[in-house]
Amino acid sequence: MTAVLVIEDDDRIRLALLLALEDEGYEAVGAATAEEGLRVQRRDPADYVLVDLMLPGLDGFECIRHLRRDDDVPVVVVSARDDTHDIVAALEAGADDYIVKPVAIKELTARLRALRRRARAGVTGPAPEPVPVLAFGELEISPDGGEVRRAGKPVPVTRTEFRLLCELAEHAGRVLSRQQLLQRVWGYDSGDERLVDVHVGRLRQKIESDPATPRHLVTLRGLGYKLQR
Amino acid sequence: MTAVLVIEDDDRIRLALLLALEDEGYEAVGAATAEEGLRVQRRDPADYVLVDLMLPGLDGFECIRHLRRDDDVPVVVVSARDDTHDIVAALEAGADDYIVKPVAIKELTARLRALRRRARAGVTGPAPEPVPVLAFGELEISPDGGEVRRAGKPVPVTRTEFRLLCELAEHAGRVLSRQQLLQRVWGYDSGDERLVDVHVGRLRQKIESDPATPRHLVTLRGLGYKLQR
DNA sequence: GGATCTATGACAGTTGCGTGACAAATCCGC
DNA sequence: GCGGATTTGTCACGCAACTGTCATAGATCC
Repeated sequence: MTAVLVIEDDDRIRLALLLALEDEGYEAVGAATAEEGLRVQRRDPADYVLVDLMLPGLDGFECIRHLRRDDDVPVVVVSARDDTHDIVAALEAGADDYIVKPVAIKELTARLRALRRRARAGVTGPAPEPVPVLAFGELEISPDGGEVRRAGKPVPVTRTEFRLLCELAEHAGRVLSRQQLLQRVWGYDSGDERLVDVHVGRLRQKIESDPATPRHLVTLRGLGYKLQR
Repeated sequence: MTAVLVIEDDDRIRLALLLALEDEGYEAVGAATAEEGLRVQRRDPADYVLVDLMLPGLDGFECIRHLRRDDDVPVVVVSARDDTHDIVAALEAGADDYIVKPVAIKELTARLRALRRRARAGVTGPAPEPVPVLAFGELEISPDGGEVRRAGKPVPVTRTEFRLLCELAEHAGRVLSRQQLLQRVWGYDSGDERLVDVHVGRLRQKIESDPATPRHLVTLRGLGYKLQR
């Protein structure tokens, strides 16, 4: 598994990044200060380091120089400051990329992948690209991998079921009306809403341990369906 | 001297970039279309390529794919569009970095330098390229060596089969649609998807111990194919 | 208890996929 | 060049799986 170290003092941002990265299939570790981050990286090196510029104590630039001194790990700066001077200074200090907050997680992972292609001929060879997984209790959905697992076991779902499930998973916790699902999964602007029922039913047979009393894929009478943890 | 090729259709912007790069000590060459840029790069390869996304004729994404196909030159996208989708698409197509216009020349050169640190052999001369071997159970694929082995024994695969297998291996665990495979293996933008089926079938005959129930090269009905461990 | 909404089983039409056959294109040793 | 072997792309067929519709039964609300 590909590991990412996130050095960021703002708890909320750090947590958000960690969760998002884990959803994308990375193993993510956090550190609130440069000192802590360097210690973590020395003890248990990650494959990538994300670092904020404004940190208490040792700042981001210094942190990058230290990382560079004893390691060749790719470093991406994640900063709120969109300023040429900072960008140039960070890159000169040894960073490989610079992203301005707020971060689009898709962009971040795309940049990590681009970096991986360019990563120096490592001793370990190229790490395989992680496959993002969305988890709902014992249920795992990997939109990119095209598969669904329950308690680790693959569940055979059809294409429509899969699309339906992904759509629900993408909006986890929110209700989606039958109309919305028809629109997004089938591309129908109008149509028989019973169609959705039927497919939801079939899906429940496969992913719920007791289809009669669904725990994840629940009905909101009069509103639609939602997927929850 | 370090040479940079700038592919940009807007004369003013291209000229400004060329002049600025020359001021910074680069040797800069311009091209107004993707086609011209590709021709120039083939005849007289630059060390870096800057490319705009919106180009007449062949667009930036296609241009990047072509560059990637026959070269390993670092590519930086310079675009007016600051949109996550574009950024992700460009990086996926093979770009190494993405800068939003208007460009600060200092940032651009800093990013080029950062890229040079990471650049593979080519700029600095031929480095001993490690031959990465991708393993899938008893299956071994060495993309550089052009070899496939099953349980240590070499398997004779044809060129197309090999490229297909590499493409799948590179995105191990992810579904690739027939369209994507046609695009990436054959370079077709459209075509008969059954072609993929046939080659997958032939490949299975060779690499699967029981081709009837594939364990690695699996079909995801309605989605495509994927290679797994 | 009636009205409304939802679940589910059955069924026929459709689609998707694997396969073998075949011709064109390409490779290769001579 | 040349002829045979290999590789490649196209096609048609048949099976298996999937999809959408409908009717009916059940659940929930008021």
